[in-house]
Amino acid sequence: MSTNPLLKGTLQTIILKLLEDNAEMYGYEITQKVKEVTAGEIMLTEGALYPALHKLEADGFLETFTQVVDNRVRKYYRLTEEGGKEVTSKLSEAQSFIEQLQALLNLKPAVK
Amino acid sequence: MSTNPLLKGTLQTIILKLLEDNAEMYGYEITQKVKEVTAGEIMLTEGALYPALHKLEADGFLETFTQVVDNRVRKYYRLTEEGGKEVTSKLSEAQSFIEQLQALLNLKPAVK
DNA sequence: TTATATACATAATTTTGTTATGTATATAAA
DNA sequence: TTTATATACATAACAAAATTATGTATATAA
Repeated sequence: MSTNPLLKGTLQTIILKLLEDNAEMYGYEITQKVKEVTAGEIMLTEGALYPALHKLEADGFLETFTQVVDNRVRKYYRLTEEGGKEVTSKLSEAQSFIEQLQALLNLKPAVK
Repeated sequence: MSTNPLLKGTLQTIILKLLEDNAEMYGYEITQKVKEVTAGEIMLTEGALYPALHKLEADGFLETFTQVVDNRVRKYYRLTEEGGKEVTSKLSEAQSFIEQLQALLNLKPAVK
């Protein structure tokens, strides 16, 4: 898997938002969902995803349970109550940042 | 100055775009312009800005000249020809990433 | 004389990725 | 049958790119 350097700082927000829309997801499922929704333009690396999930869990925003399917273990994540609040907060942060960024990148030449 | 973690990965693009719209800018001027355009929501730290400018120069995208105003040195930056191409490239990358990110963050619950 | 603004720079540290590696099972292809 | 690919997790080594802290220096307003 390869990634976009622009991803930095948005991975947690993406994970939290996916778990708001889908009550329970496991890691691999998240990579596939992101790949699907972005038509393959954003590909999560495992080296970024799993530590991010672990951190969100350690911070109390996610809780987990495991399930065995076809002899393979899946570790499911869901939002905690704290996590639910965090999504809202991170989302508004991200939306605001995107707006400011677009304002900057569409800048018209300044009038002297 | 304080910053947004979401800034990561977009600083070079912001700098290049500002220098496309304004032929010549110096570092401090860039911080003020970003602050102005984003109503204070994006504040560049010097520790991020100056190394980024130096790197863009080292990469051949920017060239510099200095000027003394009120006994203070200003180091002006302008795009090189290479830099001009880089803006276009970075901008389309950024716009595409923003679109994918919005697709992810506005996701409707998946139909099972 | 003190704080704030202007103007640059860099070192130490932290965050957050990439890349590489490892384990393990299921399944399709050669 | 062995090889490649997909599924599914994890972590270590490394790199990029920020933050935070510090330093130098001048101008100006309080």
